[in-house]
Amino acid sequence: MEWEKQQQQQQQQPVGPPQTAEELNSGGGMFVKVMTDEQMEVLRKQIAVYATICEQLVDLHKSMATQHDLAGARLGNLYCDPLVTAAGHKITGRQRWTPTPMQLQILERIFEQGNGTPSKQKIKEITSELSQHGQISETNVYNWFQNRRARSKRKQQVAATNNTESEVETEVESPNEKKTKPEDLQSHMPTSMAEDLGYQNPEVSSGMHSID
Amino acid sequence: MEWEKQQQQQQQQPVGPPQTAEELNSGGGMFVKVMTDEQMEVLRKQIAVYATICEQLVDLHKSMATQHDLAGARLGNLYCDPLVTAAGHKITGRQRWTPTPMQLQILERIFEQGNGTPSKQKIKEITSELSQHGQISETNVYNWFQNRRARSKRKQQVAATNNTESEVETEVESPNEKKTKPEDLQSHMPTSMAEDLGYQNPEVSSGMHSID
DNA sequence: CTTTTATGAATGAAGG
DNA sequence: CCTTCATTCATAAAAG
Repeated sequence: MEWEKQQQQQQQQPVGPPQTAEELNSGGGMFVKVMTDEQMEVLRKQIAVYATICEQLVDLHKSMATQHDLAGARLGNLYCDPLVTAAGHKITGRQRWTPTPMQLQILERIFEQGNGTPSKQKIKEITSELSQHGQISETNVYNWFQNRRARSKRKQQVAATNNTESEVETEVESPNEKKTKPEDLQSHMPTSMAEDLGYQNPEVSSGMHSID
Repeated sequence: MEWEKQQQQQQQQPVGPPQTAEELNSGGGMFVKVMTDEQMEVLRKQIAVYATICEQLVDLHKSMATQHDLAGARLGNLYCDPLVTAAGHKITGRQRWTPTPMQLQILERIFEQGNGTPSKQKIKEITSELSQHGQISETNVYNWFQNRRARSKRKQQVAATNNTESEVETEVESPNEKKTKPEDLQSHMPTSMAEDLGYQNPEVSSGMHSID
C-alpha cells in the first residue's frame, strides 16, 4: 500500500480515540500512530472490498436459495462504501471543508471576474489570501473552482434546454437532470449478511466493536 | 453489523458531532486520526474477518452452485437495463467504467508492487486478469494507472499542509512548480507505518467455521 | 429526528 | 506524464 510513504506522527492527540488509546498512553509515554486521510482511505477501501464481496455473495446465495434470480433492478447500484457511514466514527476521518461566508464572498468575486482560468499560481495566491479568514488549502480552492465552473455550465445547459425545447425528445447532452425525484430505483438496502447466515463469532465481534 | 449503509440514502450521523469538527476547522487545526497499535491490530482483524467470510462464502457457494454465478459476478457493472426503452429518447445510463471491488484490489496491489511501469504488454496481462472480475478494457487499466500515479504524487506534495508534529522538513521542490508561499506547502519526511494489512490471519480464521 | 438539497471531494477519461 | 473536464459519491446544511 502506499501509506508507506505517508507521514507518521508521534504525539498525544486528544482527538477522538477511544479508551484504548487512553490506556496505552497512561501506560507510559506512548507513541501514537496517526493516520492520514489517504491512509484511511486506502484502508477503508480494502475493507470495503471485502464487505462488498460478502454482500454480493450473500445476495447471490439468497437468490439461489429462494429460487429468485431477477434482481436486475437492485443490482445496478452496487457501490462499495459500506464502511465509512456505517461503523465508521472512529475510523471515519473525512471532514469536509466548508467555506466561511467571507471566503465564499471572495471566491465568488474572483470567479465573477471572468478570469475563468484558475492557474496553479493563482490558486496559491487565493489560498493564501483566504487562509486569513479561516482554514483552507489549495486543494479546497482548486475543487471549488472546478465545481463552480462545472455547475455553472450545467445550469446554462438546463436553462437553454428549457427555452429552446419544450419537448422531452432529443435530449442528448446531459441526460438525467435530477430536478425531479432522484429516487428512482435505488435503495437496495443491504441486509446484514452475518445475521442471515447465522454467523456469529464473539471474539471477532468484540474485536470489531472495540474500534467504535 | 452495520455496513449495510448504502449510497444516496444519506442519514444523519449521530456519532460525529459536526460542531466539534467545525470548531477544529475554524481554529486552524488539522484533522488527525490517531491510531494505536492496538487499534491497528483490531482493524487488521476486521479485514481478516472479511477475508475469511469471503473465503467461506465462496466455498459454500461453490458447493451449492452449479453455474448460477452470473448475478454475483456481474454485479458491479450492470447498467440501466430497465430504463433504456422507457421514454424513447436516449438514456445513457452510465458510460464510464467503474472498477469492481475485486478489480480495484488487484489493481491496487499491482500498483503498490512498485513496478511503476505499466508497459503495453503488462497492461494486456492485467486487463486479461481483471476481465475475469468484470467488464474492462486495456484503456481502462491504462487510465487507472495514470490517474493513480498522478494523484498519489500530488497528494504527496500536499500531504503536510498543517502538520503539528513534523520536525524534520526536507524541502522537496516540485520540478515544474515553484513555491512562493513558504507557509503553504510543506514537505515532510514520510515514514513507513504499516507494511501491509495482509488479511491472512490464521487465528481469526480458525475462529470462523460457524458459517457452515 | 428524518428527508431533501447543496456542495466538497473523488475519479474515469480526454487533451496536450 | 500533467492538466482539465464530466460525472458521481458522500455529507454538511437546510427543510420538514
